[in-house]
Parts: sequence; C-alpha cells; structure tokens
Amino acid sequence: MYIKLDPQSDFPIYSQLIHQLMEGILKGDLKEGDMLPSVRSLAADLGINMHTVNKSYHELEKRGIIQIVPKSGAVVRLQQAEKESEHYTRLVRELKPVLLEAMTLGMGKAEINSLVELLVKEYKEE
Amino acid sequence: MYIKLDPQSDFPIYSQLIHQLMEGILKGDLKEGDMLPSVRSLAADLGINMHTVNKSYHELEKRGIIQIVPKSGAVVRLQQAEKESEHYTRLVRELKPVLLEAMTLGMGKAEINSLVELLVKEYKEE
DNA sequence: AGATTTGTTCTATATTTTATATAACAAAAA
DNA sequence: TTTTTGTTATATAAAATATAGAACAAATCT
Repeated sequence: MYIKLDPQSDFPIYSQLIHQLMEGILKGDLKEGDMLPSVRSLAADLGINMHTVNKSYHELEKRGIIQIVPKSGAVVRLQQAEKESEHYTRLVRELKPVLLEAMTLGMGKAEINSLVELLVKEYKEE
Repeated sequence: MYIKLDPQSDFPIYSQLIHQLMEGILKGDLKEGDMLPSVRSLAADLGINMHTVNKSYHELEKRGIIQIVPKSGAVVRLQQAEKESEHYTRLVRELKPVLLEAMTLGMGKAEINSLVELLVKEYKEE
C-alpha cells in the first residue's frame, strides 16, 4: 500500500498519515482485522519519526477506526458510529465549518450534495 | 450580532472567528455590502488581540467572502465559487478528510447526505 | 482644518503544536 | 533466547498561535 506525504502541506504529517490510512481502509487495501505495520517499520519506510506514526495510530484509535493492543500492534477494527457517540459528535464538529465555507461560497444544498456524492465515489462505490 | 469564542476549543481563535462570521453571513446578520467592525473595535469587544482579528479578516478575504479596502475597512463581498477556482479547490481539499472520516465510521452516501442536509438547514432554509 | 480612526507594518515575547532524536523498559513474538 | 513490540521519558528545534506596543499614512469624522 502506497502512502504519500507532503511536508509542504497545510495538514501536519500525522494528519496526512491518518487520511492516507483511512483511504487505504476504504479502498480495501486494509481490511477489518488486518494488522497495521509497526510504528518503527512504517516510520522507517516513510522517512519520518516513530512518534509521529504513533501519534497517528492513537488518533485513529480515538476515532474508533483501529484498535491498539499494548506491546503487540494495531488492528483495523471499524466501529459503527452511533448518533450521539463521541465519534459522531466529533465528525459533526469537523463537518460544520466546511459546510459553512461551502455555503458562503454560494453553494446550495443540491450542489453540496452532488459534490459529496462525487467525492464519496472516489473511495467507495455502493 | 453575538460572537462566542472558546479558548479551550481544538480550533484556534482566529478560525473560530472565521466560522462565527460565516455563520453571521448565512443567518443574515451580515449582508452583502455590510461593513465589518474595525479590527480594533471587534478585538476590544471580544477581548482578544487586534492582530488575531486581522488574521481572520485576511483569511476571509483569501476565501472570497469579504473584501478589505486598505485604510478603510472590510466589506462583505460574496463571490460565486466557480469549479476549478482556488476557492472551490480549497473547499474540496478540506472536505475530503472529513468525508473519509465519515465513511470509515460506517456512514454511507445516503447517511452522509442526510447529515449534510440537516446541518445545512441550521443555517439556511431553501 | 484638525482630530480621530483606519488598516498596515514592525519588533518582541510567550505558549502551544508539531516533529525529531535517543534511550530505556517490560511484554510479546519469533 | 533473541528480536521486535508499544510505552515512557527527556531533550531539542521549528512552526503556528496569540498577545503587546509602537509608528505610519490614508481615510473618515467633526
């Protein structure tokens, strides 16, 4: 699975890594139950620090996407996000400002929905 | 127009201010052509630094939402975001990771769309 | 015209976040 | 048993965030 990081991006490295790993899951490169590479080996592969990878993994765990087994490794464990769950709440908190921006740029409900559909399709066809 | 800032938020103050001002525009508190308060007066009202407000204003200008007239003030000037415009491109870049998160949380196209509709309605009924 | 307010620019400082670097530890895995 | 694992700790550096104060010229107000 290929991971691309851009040091010049607005997003910090650990965020980019989170995004790439989520992409990998959605594309099927990583499936439920799969082990993620160890923080040391992935850091070496990507040419970044171990702690940066570690931060990404723990953030993914906080988001309910992987499970970290102490002294062992990280496993893909997708959780269903119930409404009112902390995962769902955080998602809404992150989604709001982006929608605000879309609306101030003149996009309506229909336009936003078609954009969302377009982007969703890039990762998963249903 | 009431503006609420949370120093403990994950979002920096200047980002929160950007969001609140966008909300004000969408709710109709600020209309096309309206002047924004001066950076000094708004900073004083909110109990934050002048330069922080200034940063928010310039970011809003970069996003095509207001126009800053040198030595005069800031005016609401909503631009239509054409596809392929830098505004549209940035929006997509910000929207992608949020959608990735939604999908890894198990949400499908329909679920995401209904959430988007729900949030959009909070600001603007069409 | 004169006084005030405006955004702008500059320097300075402090805190937080991000990223890297080393080292050591105990538990798990090979 | 040797290696690898995540964890924890300390340390450093750079960037982002936020505040502070001062000075300037243009715009606005009285």
